[in-house]
Amino acid sequence: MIGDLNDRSRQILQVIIEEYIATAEPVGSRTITRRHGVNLSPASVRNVMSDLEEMGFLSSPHTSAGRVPTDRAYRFYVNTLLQSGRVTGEQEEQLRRRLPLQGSDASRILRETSRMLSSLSHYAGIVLAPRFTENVLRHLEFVKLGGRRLLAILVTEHGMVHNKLVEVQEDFSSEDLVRMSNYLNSLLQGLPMTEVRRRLIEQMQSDKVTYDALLDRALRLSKQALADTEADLFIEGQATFFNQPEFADTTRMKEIFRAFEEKSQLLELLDRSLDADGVQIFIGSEANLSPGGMSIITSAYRSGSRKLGVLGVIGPTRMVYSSVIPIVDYTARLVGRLLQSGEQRLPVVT
Amino acid sequence: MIGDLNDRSRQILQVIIEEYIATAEPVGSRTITRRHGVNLSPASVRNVMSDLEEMGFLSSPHTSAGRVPTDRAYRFYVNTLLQSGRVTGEQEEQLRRRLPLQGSDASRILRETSRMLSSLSHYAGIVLAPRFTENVLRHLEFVKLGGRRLLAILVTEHGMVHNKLVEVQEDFSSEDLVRMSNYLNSLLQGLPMTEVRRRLIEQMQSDKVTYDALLDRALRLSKQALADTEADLFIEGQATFFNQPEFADTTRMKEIFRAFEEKSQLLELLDRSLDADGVQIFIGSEANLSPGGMSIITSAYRSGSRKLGVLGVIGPTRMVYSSVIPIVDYTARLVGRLLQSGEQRLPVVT
DNA sequence: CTTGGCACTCCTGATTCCGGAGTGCCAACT
DNA sequence: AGTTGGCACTCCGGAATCAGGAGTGCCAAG
Repeated sequence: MIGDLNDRSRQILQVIIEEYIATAEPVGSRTITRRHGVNLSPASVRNVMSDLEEMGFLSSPHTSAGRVPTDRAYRFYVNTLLQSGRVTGEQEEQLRRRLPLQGSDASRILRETSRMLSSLSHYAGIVLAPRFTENVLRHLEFVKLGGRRLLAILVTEHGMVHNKLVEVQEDFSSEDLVRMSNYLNSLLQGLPMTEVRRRLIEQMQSDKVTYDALLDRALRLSKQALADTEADLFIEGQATFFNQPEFADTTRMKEIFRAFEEKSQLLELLDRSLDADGVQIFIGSEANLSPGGMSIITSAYRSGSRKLGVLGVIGPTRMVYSSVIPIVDYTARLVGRLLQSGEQRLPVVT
Repeated sequence: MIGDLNDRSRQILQVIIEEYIATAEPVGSRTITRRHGVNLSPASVRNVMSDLEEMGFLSSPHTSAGRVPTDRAYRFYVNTLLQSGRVTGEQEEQLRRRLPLQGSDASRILRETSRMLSSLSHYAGIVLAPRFTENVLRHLEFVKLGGRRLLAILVTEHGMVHNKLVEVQEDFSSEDLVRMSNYLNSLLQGLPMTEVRRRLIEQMQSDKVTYDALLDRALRLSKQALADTEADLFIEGQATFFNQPEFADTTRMKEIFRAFEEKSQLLELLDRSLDADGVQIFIGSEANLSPGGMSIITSAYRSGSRKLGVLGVIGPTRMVYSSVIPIVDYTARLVGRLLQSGEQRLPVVT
């Protein structure tokens, strides 16, 4: 049913969508005929538009306004009308230049990625940090702070660092802590987090531990330190929404920013698209976000075959899909490569 | 010159300010007379208001509107009219309940603090994390990631964790890393960061190191890992600005959010107020922020006598100073105590 | 099937108008 | 001398009105 549009209808639909994307104003039959490549009279165009509206691709804000594409139209557009392009040389160059690894921590890279996504797309950039639980443990250590407080530090494969404060009753000596660290690392290093948890519990019931109070303590503390952490979500460039005329109205704006501060809906959506391959596109109502009228383009970034996290761009439904899609795609690949253990070659310091 | 207001003028000024804070609308002579405690005719009030305008405490948007307090009026208000109150029991209870230390990392506490400041004040909360360079080093360690990459982890006294990725050419064994860590920690532990840097350089020229390539390498890597980090600034509750009628206009809103994303001006201001004692109040133009019309109330939080960072609230000039000041004050003290090494007593885990 | 013509709709921006709130000033009052 | 009621005046803001423009739908002719 969707495929049964003849060439002319497709062409006109495409023109309407692109025109609306460019101007944010309902487009009328006259505007279309003025466009190079369409040699029809306004009246003919009107007939086609009427059909398109019938089919649910267009809607008119009111009787005597032009037509506006529906979510369905955008969907058709990205599915069949749009041939996906490549990032420009300039975009590529910017990304390569401004996503430095050397001397930064992982979360800074991700925040910078979010900024880049925003500045290249002119919408807001979002990056979901690698899921802690999906990662492989590289290092676990307890550091004594003042008083009776320990800081548990966990490092995952890709350089994400998590830490937790733990209050303890007994005093640990430095030697105790070293011994605990050695024990735990030999036990857990290289395991995925889910496995780590299993191993901990298993080990707590083993004989070895029942005879060594310190090791038992170590296991209990580790278990505590593993308690799940907030998912890190970086959103940058929210202010770009102020440039979109469809969000000029204050109350909508307010809703959007509330949603961004809330984050939960976004997290859910991103989580879902972590499982998918390639670039995911959620158009308008498909995204199912509270303020509506927004589209999200995401892609998981991965190290080898393991999916790490999700990044993307969020903007108005009336988004320049043709340029955003390649940006998201390329950035996801690049970030994946950057985080991938020991593949990239970066300038070495002396 | 400022003190020479008679009682009646003061009273009327106070009423105007509080009325304007409550309603965001220019207040006229009639409104004032209706207020309990003012037994004057509108005409008399008008005379006083005229004087106050003359003195620069009031201004009128246009001829036939009421009067609006100037920055100077707010300044007078907070300096002499306002007797600073206490936080309410409820506010206190919320803070104590929702600023948990157990099982969180330090930056999460700070983000939560920012949220609390916002939710209690109904404006935006800001928290500047402890300056890395002002802190005492507790622990320094290198963790091997995949490939030729090391992760340097620094822990400061108050549980702030910083990490840096370092690309290296040579392969370090686990033993190498342990040896490096031991050496560095024995050398640097407990020193303030500024001192750490000095000691590193000093040590690099000592004999001991010239005969041990590994230690030399350790020092060089540490120096790199110390390269300054972005200051962490948490801002929460930006959406509260949408509730302020004076920011209803989209372009102002846009400027504000740009400024928040930019952060640099804010950082500068907060940095300045790190050196001051007690609660600092920057009213309107005093804050010298780009969008103008905003006030900032800050207080440094400290552990013992050492200042750690700054926190506060940012909102419209027309802010409910009487409630925000105690909130900021109390929160700063509480956070200081929470971060202070080994003082607080928290529920202990098993 | 396409197209020009035409009547009709409806938004938008400009203009006008009016009521309300407030001021400033003055003269009268205490 | 300070206070107050009265009064003319200003100015904002919302409601109402109006005209123009852009667009549509439909029809009849090409």
